Amino acid sequence: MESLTIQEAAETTGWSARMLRYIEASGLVTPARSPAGYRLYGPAELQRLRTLGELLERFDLALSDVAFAARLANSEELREVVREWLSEPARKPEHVSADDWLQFEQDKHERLLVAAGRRSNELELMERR
Amino acid sequence: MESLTIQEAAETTGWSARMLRYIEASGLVTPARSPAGYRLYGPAELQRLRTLGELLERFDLALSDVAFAARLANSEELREVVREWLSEPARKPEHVSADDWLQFEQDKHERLLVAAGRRSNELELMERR
DNA sequence: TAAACCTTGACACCTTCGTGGTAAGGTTTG
DNA sequence: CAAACCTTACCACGAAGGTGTCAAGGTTTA
Repeated sequence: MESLTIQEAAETTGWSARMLRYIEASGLVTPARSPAGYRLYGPAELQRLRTLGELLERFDLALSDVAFAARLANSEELREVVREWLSEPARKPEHVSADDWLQFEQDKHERLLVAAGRRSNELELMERR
Repeated sequence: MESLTIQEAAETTGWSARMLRYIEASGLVTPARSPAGYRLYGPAELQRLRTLGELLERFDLALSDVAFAARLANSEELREVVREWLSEPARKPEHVSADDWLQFEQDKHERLLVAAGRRSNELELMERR
């Protein structure tokens, strides 16, 4: 009784077995496997599955949103580039011309993006944990 | 020449005018408006539009991903709940039983979600700055 | 060994995202 | 005033996300 099979997990979490496989494919909840390859859902996975549903409903999120959040959490680089993009264009400092400032902002973005590109193939499917 | 009209902005950023409206509807780049309601793209908006394309391509992101990131950035509450969900189930402390610990974890999640629910209608469309 | 599970893979379907187009009408400008 | 913009509001359509179901085959258990 340490861990549940996929059908049992489906019953106690409210997700369908199909969706449990889909959620796993999305990288959000990855159960252990028995020697024969059967999925084994432990208390931690069951807990995450239950709260996942509430999370999506309360905030009207998609699974892909949470998957993206996981990607953000796992990649300092992605986090940094996105944060950089989101930051409102900094107020133009007084001592530089508008053109220089714009050029600076552009360079800053490009440095980040270029650095990101060099490593982007390493991203791949993130392994949870 | 302080700001560009939508068509001019489209030409210099590579996005179509249609997409500029879509991006605005997504809450990602919101240009100012002329008295008659015409969109006016300034240097800051143009810059964001240009780098947005690179960001999406380099990291294979969707616009909805960035929109979600903006939501995260604007809501301490959402950020906290998602972070909480993503955190691997904390190691069970030695001095409590497994059942108690599980109950604690569950309560913790539910407190956050309930608190979130009470305020979820205020979220609405976020206004960028 | 037969029932009742499990696995992966594929087909099907609906919804949402992303994108273009077009229509009806207001604004700017030569 | 007419050309060339702009606005919002639609219709359309392919791609991707989300979900059910079924098939072919392996595992567990009574």
